[in-house]
Amino acid sequence: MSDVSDPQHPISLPDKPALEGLEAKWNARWAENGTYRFDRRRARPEVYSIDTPPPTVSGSLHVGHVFSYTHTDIVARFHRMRGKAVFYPMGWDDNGLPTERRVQNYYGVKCDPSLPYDPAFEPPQTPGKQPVAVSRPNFVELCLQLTKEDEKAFEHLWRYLGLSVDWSMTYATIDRRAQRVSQASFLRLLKRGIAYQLEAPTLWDVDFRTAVAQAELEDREQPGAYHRIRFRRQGQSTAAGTHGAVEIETTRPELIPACVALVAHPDDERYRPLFGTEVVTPLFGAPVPVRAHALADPEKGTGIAMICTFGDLTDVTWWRELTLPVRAVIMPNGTLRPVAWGTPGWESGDATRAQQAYDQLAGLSATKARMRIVELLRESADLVGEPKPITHPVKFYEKGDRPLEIITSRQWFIKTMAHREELLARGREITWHPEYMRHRFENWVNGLAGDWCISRQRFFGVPFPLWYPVGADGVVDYSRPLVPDEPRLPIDPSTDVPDGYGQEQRREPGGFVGDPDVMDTWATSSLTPQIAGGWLSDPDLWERVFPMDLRPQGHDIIRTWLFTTVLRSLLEHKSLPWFNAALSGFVLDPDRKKMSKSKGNVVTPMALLEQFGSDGVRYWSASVRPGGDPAFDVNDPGQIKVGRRLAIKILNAARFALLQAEPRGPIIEPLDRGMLTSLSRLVDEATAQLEAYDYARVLERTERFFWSFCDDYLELVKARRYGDFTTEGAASANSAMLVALSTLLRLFAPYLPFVTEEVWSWWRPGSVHQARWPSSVEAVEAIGGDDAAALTVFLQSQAAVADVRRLKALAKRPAKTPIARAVLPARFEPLAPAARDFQAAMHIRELVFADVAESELTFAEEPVA
RNA sequence: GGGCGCGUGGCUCAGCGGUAGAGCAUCCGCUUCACACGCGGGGGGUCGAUGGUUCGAUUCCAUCCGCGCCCACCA
Repeated sequence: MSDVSDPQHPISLPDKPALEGLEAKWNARWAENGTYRFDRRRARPEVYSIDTPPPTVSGSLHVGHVFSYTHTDIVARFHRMRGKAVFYPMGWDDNGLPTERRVQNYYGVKCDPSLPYDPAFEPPQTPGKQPVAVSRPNFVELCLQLTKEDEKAFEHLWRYLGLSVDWSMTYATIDRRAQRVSQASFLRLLKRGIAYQLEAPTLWDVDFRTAVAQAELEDREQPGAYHRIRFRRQGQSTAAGTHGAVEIETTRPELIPACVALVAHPDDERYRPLFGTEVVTPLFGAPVPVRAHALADPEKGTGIAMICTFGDLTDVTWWRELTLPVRAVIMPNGTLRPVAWGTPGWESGDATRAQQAYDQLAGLSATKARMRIVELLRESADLVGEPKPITHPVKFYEKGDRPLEIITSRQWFIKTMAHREELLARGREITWHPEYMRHRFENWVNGLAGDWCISRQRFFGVPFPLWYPVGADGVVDYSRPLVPDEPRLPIDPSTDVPDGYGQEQRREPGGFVGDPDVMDTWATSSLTPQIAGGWLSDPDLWERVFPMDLRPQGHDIIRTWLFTTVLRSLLEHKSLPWFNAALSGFVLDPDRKKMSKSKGNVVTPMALLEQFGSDGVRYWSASVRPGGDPAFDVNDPGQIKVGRRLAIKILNAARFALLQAEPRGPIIEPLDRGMLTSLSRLVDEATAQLEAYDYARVLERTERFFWSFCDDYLELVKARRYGDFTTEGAASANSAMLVALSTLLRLFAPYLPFVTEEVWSWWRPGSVHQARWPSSVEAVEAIGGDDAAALTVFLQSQAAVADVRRLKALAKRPAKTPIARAVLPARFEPLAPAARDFQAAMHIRELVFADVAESELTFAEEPVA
């Protein structure tokens, strides 16, 4: 084994090995030596490529990051040791709303896109109460400035944790490369008619004043109330009493002015006579038809609902399928817009009264308008009974604070509905880890309600690379966008000028305007394989890494990141983006609640790493099975401490093995051969399981072997290796120990990169992380074949050791108490070839196997000779 | 309402057809020449409930209960 006896590399051991300082020491060395550099000369079959999740840099770091990124790193390190060139870049997700919000608070500014760029702008020293308005380019500069700082902190953490990333390949979702990819892909989709714009009702956040996508919704339980409202039949006056009136129930009475119809189920006998007739809205006297639609649920409320433009997504469906008019009242900022009743579209039987009522609502937020209109309805006796308080789920933008509204606006979409079947088929081609996560993906695809809205009315994002011509009449013609040539990308239409125009023609009749919007952050993040892999910019690299091998990510973003990446790759390349998707869970607090800043239960990882060592923290991460959601208690970081102890044990066991590593020679002793046979079987198992991404099991098995290696095997061979018997026996023990140590270090290397590298450096050249992954062939070579007989010797020795220790402890004898005579049951007899080691380790003078049920020990009173 | 996962000793979890496992915690013992950041040992579980398949079930199937997550056109 040239592997374990390299005369060129002398053993050098520290007197008192310790974990402290290993992170700094080895990170510096790895950076210097380019240990994790991607070898881009290797062809695709020899490459293992990873589509790293770019963390949101404006968010705070917590143990969940450390947890899931460790899993990916273990896989990366395994494949690197298997001989692959590992493509493992890091990305930063810095565009988007979270960064905008952080910049606003950090610098005390707000973006006003109407302002011109001020090259001399400096943010206030300390943020004032009133935010300073800045131009969009200035705002973007501040975003870039702050994310640079955040990215430094992230990189420091990742390095400290020991991620084997090639830092020369880092990208950011706002950098030029990402913008170019994102814009080019969009333009190609536009050309093919897959990206399109539409004036349509869209989910809208009134605080951020932007459209949001279905994937960004979440339901939150909110207090509300059912209001029973009376609609009179057409032709009846207010004074005509209640006969023939229709009662509906609504949680949003403030939308009565936006009501365009009532709807009931076609088979509902109660309302059947009304279909085709008209009723009038209370307060506003607007005539609205009563219609039939299968979505109306006779069980809900009174069985008949009012359709408003727009109260919820069902309204949109009804509005579209029943071809109803629009009567929108909610403005982008969430308040009710001014309306002139009696004008076209706002017909009323009593325009004066309608105006009087409406004027009390105009300008109010939806919530305030609701309170006011309830009073008005009560006064006009159109409210039946009192509102009944309820709690019901309301749709929110996941980052928003107020319920979403639905607002009609011009937005860009990417077609998804047309590709549902193919997406499902592609999803089945991906290997999911764990397998059951595929259901989440299919669930989502099956539940898609509409095409993907990708435009956002925000500032820090990738702009749409489009301008629109302005007609001689000053009207913008959105139907004929001006498109830049691909080589010009990336462009910012707010500063760049379309070909054939001059800057002075901006916003002028006969000139142009830039598209003011930016793309949804997922519209760029869905292209991370293309961005990282050099699509468009580095075809040579692209050939070597795409489709990628692995997408690791959290299961909470299957519907966003995973789904959109599959979609974009399908649309762009008719290909899967990667072959494997590994979904890691997230860390829960001790009460099994998801960690989040708002709950205040976030644990920051740096202190943990410093206190217990990166290897200890990585051990905890790796011990959770794929997809699992571990609970973590900072006050009782059990598994981290266990990991730290394991790392320390590795230091000490290695020191023991190397302390007196001579003489060396053929591995002839059955005990040694049995131990190595056992180890070689572990290696086969570990390799297969890591190929299947089952890192947790491999760690558990390796660790179990290692502890018994230390506690049983090393104890058993101690006397022999110190030369108490023959030179050949000592040589056999030493050589076996070194083979085992070399193998174990490499098995542990993906999990505990620092301690294994440290120990490797005591006696082996190069980095353990570039060493080849152990194979059973190695161990088998060292002993000339799988030795099943020796394995039995080894296993029976271990069992007998446990038995004798138990009896000695029960007899309350100190461990060193000699045993004059030990009678062991015959089942232990197979250990006989190792009897000398066994007797020495257990201090047994006379060993007998007999037909007894239990071992019998006779203790000697005098100490061992 | 649909889907998925999980329910194993005080805690965190592994096992998944053949007499219950680990670590932590707890208790007892040991200054054993690699390690007291250590070593050895003990106690502690009718494996959520009920049926079924089987010679045999914690392990397979069905139903139910509890917890969690994802999804859904909840007026």
